[in-house]
Amino acid sequence: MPQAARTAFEPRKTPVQARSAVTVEAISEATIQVLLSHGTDRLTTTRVAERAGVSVGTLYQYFPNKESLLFAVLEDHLDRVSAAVEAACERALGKPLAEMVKDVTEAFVDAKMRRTDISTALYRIAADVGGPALVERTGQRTRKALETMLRTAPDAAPPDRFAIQMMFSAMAGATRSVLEAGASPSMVRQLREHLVLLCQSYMAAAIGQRPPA
Amino acid sequence: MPQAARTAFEPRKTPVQARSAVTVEAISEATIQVLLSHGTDRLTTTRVAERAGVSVGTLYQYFPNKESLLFAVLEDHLDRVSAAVEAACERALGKPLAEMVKDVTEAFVDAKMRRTDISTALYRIAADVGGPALVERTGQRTRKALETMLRTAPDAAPPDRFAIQMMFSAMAGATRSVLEAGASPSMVRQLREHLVLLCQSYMAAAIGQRPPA
Amino acid sequence: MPQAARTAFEPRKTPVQARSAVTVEAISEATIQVLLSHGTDRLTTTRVAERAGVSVGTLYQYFPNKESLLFAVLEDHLDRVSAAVEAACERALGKPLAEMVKDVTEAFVDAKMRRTDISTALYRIAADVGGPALVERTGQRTRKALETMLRTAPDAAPPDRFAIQMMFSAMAGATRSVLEAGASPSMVRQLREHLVLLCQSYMAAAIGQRPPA
Amino acid sequence: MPQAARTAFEPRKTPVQARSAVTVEAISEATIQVLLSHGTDRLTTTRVAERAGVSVGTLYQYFPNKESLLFAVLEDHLDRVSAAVEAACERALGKPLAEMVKDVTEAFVDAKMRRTDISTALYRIAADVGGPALVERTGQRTRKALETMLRTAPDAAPPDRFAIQMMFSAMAGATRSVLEAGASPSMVRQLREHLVLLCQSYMAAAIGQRPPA
DNA sequence: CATGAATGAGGTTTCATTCAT
DNA sequence: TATGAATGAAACCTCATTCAT
Repeated sequence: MPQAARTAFEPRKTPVQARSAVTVEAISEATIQVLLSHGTDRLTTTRVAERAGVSVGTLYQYFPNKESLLFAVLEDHLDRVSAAVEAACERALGKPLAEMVKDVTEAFVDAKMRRTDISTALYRIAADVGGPALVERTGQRTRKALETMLRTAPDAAPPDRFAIQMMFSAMAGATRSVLEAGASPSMVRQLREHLVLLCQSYMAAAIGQRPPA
Repeated sequence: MPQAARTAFEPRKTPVQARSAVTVEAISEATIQVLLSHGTDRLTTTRVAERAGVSVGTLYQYFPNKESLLFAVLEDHLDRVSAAVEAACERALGKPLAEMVKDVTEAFVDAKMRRTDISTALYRIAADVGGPALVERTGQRTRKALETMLRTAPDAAPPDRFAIQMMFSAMAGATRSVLEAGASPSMVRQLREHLVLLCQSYMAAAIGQRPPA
Repeated sequence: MPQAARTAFEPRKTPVQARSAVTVEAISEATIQVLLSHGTDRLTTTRVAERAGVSVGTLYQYFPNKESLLFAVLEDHLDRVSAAVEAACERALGKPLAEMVKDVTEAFVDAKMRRTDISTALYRIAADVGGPALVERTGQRTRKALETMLRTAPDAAPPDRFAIQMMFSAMAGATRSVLEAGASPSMVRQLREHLVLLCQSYMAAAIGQRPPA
Repeated sequence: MPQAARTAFEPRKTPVQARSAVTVEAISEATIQVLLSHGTDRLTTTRVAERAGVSVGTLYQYFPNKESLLFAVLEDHLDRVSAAVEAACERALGKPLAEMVKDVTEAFVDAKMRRTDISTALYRIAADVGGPALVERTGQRTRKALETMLRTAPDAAPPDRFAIQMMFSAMAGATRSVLEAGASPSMVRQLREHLVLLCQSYMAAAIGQRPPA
């Protein structure tokens, strides 16, 4: 999104009718599939529509343009992951630091790994079409939830923002690495464990010492 | 790059002559600039050539197709970063674990930040055109160097591969996050410090206890 | 309309019922509005229906296709103007030449200016969709009325057809010029006066001398 | 041109090379032909290119979009006609009013009739794509030339602007009428004569009486 | 009768790549 | 070797029209 003002990324019509909802879902799913099987620049609206079993015209009735389609799919995914982490944050309020970090980290990994195909596919578009902005926006929400949670840790100093950004981006980076390497079950298992360790030890070092009152 | 056989990504001719080298360099630089100012899908060979001050025809004499151009630029960057880290590894052989990690982490950050524009621009293409494969290939080289180095740490157990992957991908993720947030000098400074802390604490936790001989 | 056989330009059903008439009227009016606000090639059947407050389906129940819609609107307008001029002709039978011309010219200008928006909008489609043919057909009717009238002028020779065509097309041209320039009230006033003068002097010169009996 | 700001109507590159000039000319000519044989909305850029014997890509190298193509063709025609009238104006400086009007009127008719196909074809697009604005702009130029000329008539009062607009638009209307009726040689002959008469008698009536000094 | 979702042919435009100069 | 005009496949997107509800 370098120069042009991005507008009209929103879906064109809210799918109120049942059939519409199905159609929109099919299109989103088809987008993932085409992304994975054809790559970013072989992703054409025609191909997506074809794969979704609808006509191009129908696709354009729900998404004003190609970008909005990719944007919507990306947003959906990020929202889902973000929601999972936020929910974990809420549940972990007041727990000891190490436990908090464990819960949240595992929630993140699990959310990302629920549909490895989607997660992998979306890396291909996250760098375009306002992706970075969207990632940043969602990330901010998540980091805010993390901060709120961490403030309630009985055994930790109030966290500074940068530490949280570090932890979260490290989580994202490590997870991405595993996903792009194929995300075999055994790797995912190792990721879960090591990532918890990584975050715990970093957090302990960064904010673990509650200053004497 | 799932389906298509990747061939002929190599530059067409090795720039033995001085003028050629200058031209290739100009084209590479122009690619970065266009990437930043126009975005991925506004990057056209004509525009790159124009910006580089040469004709399209000339561009095609050094790069067989558009993909090879992007690939070359990405490869160049990754090689440079990898070389910097490998050099740091070599220099840190035999040092204590914490020192090793510090040197290497800082070398990585510094290499990435030497040209923030390039680093940022390349995220846009790293997900396409065989990017992940290239990233993986280069990453492997770097991890091998890290492993070799870590084996010589007097105060650490032999590292397992996964821990190294974790550390390296966390470094990459955190750095990316800062770059995409604008990479202001103060953020970069914080990144350097926190990333050292993050890697040190993780490594200490993961392999820091040298087992009694 | 050179090559395609024009068929089915007529409205699909005669609006016998009151509701139908209202609907048809709304659609016609909407067509004008869309024509003015969006231009010829942004005029879509959907947009017209939307503006008329009906669904596309309904539109297609009264007009078999887009062309017939434009055609009907144009025909309606031309008929109205033609009827006004013909009425003036009838009222002027037997009057002196100058008076005849005055009455008729003013009737024409007034008819055209009653809805400047419509008159202006229709210039945009009059050149397409069988427009010229329709204009010619209606013009013929008007010219016949003019001829019949002029034959009853006590102070003029029998008019030749070409002179009548000249006068009428000059009237049309001058009026169009004013309409496309915005048709401000003061311009319209001037147009009325000058056009009378123009037609009177031309007619006097062309057929004003009644040959000695 | 209702709502959008019209920019970039200018041809994309000035045809400096000989071959380019030929290509541009071929495209313009093809536009006319397609306009006549297929009508306004069957005029597609592909068809024009095909008819011109070039590829679409080539067309788009000289015209940034379809509108600019139509605009250029229209402008070219209007400029040609305007130039002819202006030249006649210059030659008629200082002559008596009737002679002036005769010369100018005939120059206009002749210019319009030199290529009846072009004149006819262009009526189809003159109402779109900024046509009215262009017509107005060119008309203004012509009217200025007429005014300058008329001021030098020894036997006429200084003309008022509106009278000139009337005369010019009447000329245009009458000529259009003949062109759209087929413009047979005999009709054209009659047009020349009658139009001279019409303009002369109107002008004599409107400004013919030089006020006593 | 009215609705408006679905269709898909077809239009405009771009851009990677070639090749004659 | 360098150039850049020409190519044309293919992408995005619109919109007239139909028909199941």
